[in-house]
Amino acid sequence: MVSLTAQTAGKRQNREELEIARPDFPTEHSIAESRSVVSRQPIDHTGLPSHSVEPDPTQCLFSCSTCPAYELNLCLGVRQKIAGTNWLPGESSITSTAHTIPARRTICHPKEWSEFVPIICQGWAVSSITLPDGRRQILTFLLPGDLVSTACLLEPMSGRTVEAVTEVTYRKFKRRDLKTFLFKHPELLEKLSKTWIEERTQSDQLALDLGRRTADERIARLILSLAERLAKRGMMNGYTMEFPLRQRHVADATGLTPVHVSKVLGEFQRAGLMEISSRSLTVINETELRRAADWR
Amino acid sequence: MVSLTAQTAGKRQNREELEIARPDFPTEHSIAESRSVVSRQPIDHTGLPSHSVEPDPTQCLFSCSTCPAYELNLCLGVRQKIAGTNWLPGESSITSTAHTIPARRTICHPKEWSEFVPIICQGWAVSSITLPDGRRQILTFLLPGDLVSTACLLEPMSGRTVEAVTEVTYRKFKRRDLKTFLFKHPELLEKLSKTWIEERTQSDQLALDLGRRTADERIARLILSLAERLAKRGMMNGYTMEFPLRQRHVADATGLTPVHVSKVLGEFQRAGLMEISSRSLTVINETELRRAADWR
DNA sequence: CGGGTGGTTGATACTTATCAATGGCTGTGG
DNA sequence: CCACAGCCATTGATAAGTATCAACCACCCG
Repeated sequence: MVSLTAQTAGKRQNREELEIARPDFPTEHSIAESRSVVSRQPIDHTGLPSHSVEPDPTQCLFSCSTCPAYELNLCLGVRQKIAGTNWLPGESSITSTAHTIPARRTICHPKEWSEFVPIICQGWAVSSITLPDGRRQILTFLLPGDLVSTACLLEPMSGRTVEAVTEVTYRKFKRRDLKTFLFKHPELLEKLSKTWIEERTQSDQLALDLGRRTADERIARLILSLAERLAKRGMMNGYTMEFPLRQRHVADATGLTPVHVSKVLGEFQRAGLMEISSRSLTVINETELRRAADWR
Repeated sequence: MVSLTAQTAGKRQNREELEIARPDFPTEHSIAESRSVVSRQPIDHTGLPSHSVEPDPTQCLFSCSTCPAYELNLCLGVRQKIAGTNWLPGESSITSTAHTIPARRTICHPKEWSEFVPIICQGWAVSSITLPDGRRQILTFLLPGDLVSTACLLEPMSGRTVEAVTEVTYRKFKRRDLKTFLFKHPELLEKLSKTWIEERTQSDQLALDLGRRTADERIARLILSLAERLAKRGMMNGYTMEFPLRQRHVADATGLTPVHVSKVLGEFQRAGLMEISSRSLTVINETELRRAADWR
C-alpha cells in the first residue's frame, strides 16, 4: 500500500565555481522597478575574512554593513543602535564570527542544537529537510541578509539542514547575547515580529503551492519570488539575475523531479518566457510568466 | 501550459449536529499512553455563555480553566499568574469575549486585520488559504486550546480563513492588552517562543508531507498527528477519537481529492488499520498505521 | 584524458485526478 | 410525517500529470 519511492540523495562535497555574466544593458521595466519598495544601490560585497574569529563586538557589528540584510534588518538595527549613541560599550557585546565556506558545504546539521544564530552575508544557501530514504524538501532559499530562521533567534531549533549553494559567507551570532540585546531594545523585537509574520506567510504559500498548484505554476512562482527577493536587495540586473541553482534544487523546492523540472524549464524557454544560460536567468516575457505562475 | 483545475469550493451555511459515540471500553496501549507527557483528566467543557461579552477580566480569564489549552498554555499561564498572587488587579485587564458558532461558520476572514486574537475553547476548526479558482489548502486543524496562529499574537496578520468544523466556542482576546501583558511577563514570552517553534516545526513537516510524501503517507500521518494532539488534551478514548472531519477536509489538508481520500481511507479500513463510523475513528492496528505513515 | 555531475530527451509506468452514477444521510419545508 | 434537496461517501472507468528508467551529451575539474 505504501510505496516509498526513494530518490537519489547523494551528498556531494565538491566545490563549485560560479562565473556569472551580468551585462549592464538597459532595461525597460525591471522586476525590481515594478515592486513598490526598492533599493537598487550596487552591492558592495567587501570580502569578509575567511574562517576568522573576531572577538571585538563593535568590529563584527559594523562589518554587517556589507551585508544587504533586508528581510530582517537585524544587523542594520544593531548597527544603528550603536551609531545612535544609545549603545553603552560593554552593555551588549554580541559575540559573532564570520565564516566562508565553499559551495555544497553544510552550514547547520539537522540534529545540531547550536547556540549560534547564523545569518547569510554573501551567496545562496538552502534550508531543507531530508527523510531517511533520501526524499528532500527545500523549505526556503537563503539569500544575503537572511536569518536562517526567525524561530531560532530565541530558542535553539533545528531539524533543518542548511547548506551552501554557492560559496557562502555567513556570520554566527551567539544566541544568548543576541537575545538579551533584543529584549533590551523593544523596537528590534517589533521588527522581529514583522519578519516572523513574513516568514509565516511565506511558509503558508509554500504549503499552498505544494498542495494545490501544478508543476508549471510552482516553478514559475519560484522564479518570480526569487526575482522579487533579489530585487529587494538590489541584486537584479534589469530582468537578469544570477541563478546558481541546479535543477535538483528547483525540484526539491517544488516537490518535483529533476527530470520534470528540466522539461518544464525547457518549455518555458521554448515559449519565450525566460532564458537560462551560464548560471544566469533572464525573464523575457514577464507578463506571460506571471500568468503561468497564477501570480497575485 | 497552465491548467487550472478548479475544485468545488461552495460555502455552506448549514448547521450540523455531532452525536459521537464515545464508549468507555478499556484499552491496552492507547496512543495517549504511548506518548511521554500525557494528561488524561476527563474534559469538562463547562458551556461558556453563547455570544456573551464579559468585560470583567478576572471572570473571563478564569473561565479559560475549562479550556484544555496545551499547545500554547496561554490561558493557563495567565491564570496561574493571577492565582500566584503576582497579579496586581487593574495591572493587566485583558479584554476578551466568548463566542459560540455553529459548524461551517467562518471565524476569521482572510482580509480581516483584526485587533483580536482568537483562541479555540471547544470544537474543531480549520485554518486554510483558498485561491480565487477555489483550490484550497488547509494549513492546520485547530483543536481546543489552540491559538489561531502564534504569529497573530504580536501583529495582526491574516490571509488565512478560519472556519468551524463542528460547533465551536472560541474566545477573542484584545491584542493590545495581551501584548502588553505578555511583555510584562517574560516567562510567558518564553513559553510563547516555544510554541512558535513548535508551530514552525509543524509547518515544515506540512511542506515535507505535501511535497515529498505519497497520498497514503499523508493521510496516515494526518490521522496519527491528530490522534497525538488529541491525546495531549486527554481527548482520546483509548484508540478512539472523535472525527468530525469530512473527507473534503482531509483532502484539503493533504493536497488530494475527496475521491482519492475516500479510496485510501477505504483501503486503510479494509486492511484493518482503522475504522471510521458515526463520526468517530478508531485505530485498530497502530503499528501498521505508523508504518504506512512512515512515522518517526 | 577520464570520471563525476548536470542537463536533455524519449519511452513507459504509476499515482492521482476527473467524470459519472449511485445510495445514504440530514436537514427542511409543506 | 413524508418528500425532497443537498451534501457526503463510494465505486468504476478513464484521463492527465509526474515519476521512473535509460541513454546520451556537455561540461568541468582534477
